[in-house]
Amino acid sequence: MRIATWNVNSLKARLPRVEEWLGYADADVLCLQETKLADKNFPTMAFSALGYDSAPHGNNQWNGVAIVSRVGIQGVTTGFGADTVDPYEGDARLVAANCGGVNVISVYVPNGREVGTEFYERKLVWLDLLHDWITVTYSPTDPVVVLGDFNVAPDDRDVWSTKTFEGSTHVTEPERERIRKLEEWGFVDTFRSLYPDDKLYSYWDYRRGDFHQHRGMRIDLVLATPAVADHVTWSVIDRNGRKGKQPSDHTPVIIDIDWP
DNA sequence: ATGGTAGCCCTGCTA
Repeated sequence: MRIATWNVNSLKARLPRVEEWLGYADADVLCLQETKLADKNFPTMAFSALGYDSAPHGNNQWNGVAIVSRVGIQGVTTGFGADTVDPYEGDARLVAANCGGVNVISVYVPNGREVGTEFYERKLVWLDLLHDWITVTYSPTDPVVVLGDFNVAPDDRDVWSTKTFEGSTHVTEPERERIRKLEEWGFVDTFRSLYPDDKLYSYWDYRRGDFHQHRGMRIDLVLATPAVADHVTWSVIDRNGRKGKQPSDHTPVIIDIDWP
């Protein structure tokens, strides 16, 4: 089974690229972030024409997530549930479903803007709530994959220049601590686990020609519990998603699992 | 050089 994640920075603007990508990437499950579409505008028909069922979660022209799957989508849920006060209430940043026996969670973690702002503080709370929601919803022995745009580079290997990002969001210790807490519960960073030394990125700022200068960050993560991670046969960051005309500023991250 | 680009609609704000 092939599972992927891609922050598309507007699915409306990126649909031709996503269709093209599905045509060659052969993904069974694709998690999307920054769809920037209300559910009523989600291109369900375009995906069903390619053989995929859709589970979109979007409120308006901002943020928005989705799962599309050709191995089934069952038990779709959105957000942290009615009993939780989401510090980014009104945004659409989490959708979960069971796809072919794997519990898949597509997340778009808040950016946080600047360290010291309320947006940054709320990002940390959001990450705490993600941890809490996962730990009450699943067991570490379940097959679970939480994947998407985490807006956190887990450690210094994951940024092109530590000096450039010093004091910025995405690299602060409190943010990284939240990722480690997810790993302590049971998640494996599947890409890093396979490639301990690779300085490869999933996001490049549109400005300054950052992509072509290899000035990026690895902030799009595929975290899997051992029930899944132990079956990973291959993982890649597909740089093709960032090449050519009208690319997103993120590129897809993929895992293959040997799955029954 | 505190720059630069892309996408949203609100030609400013968010990333």
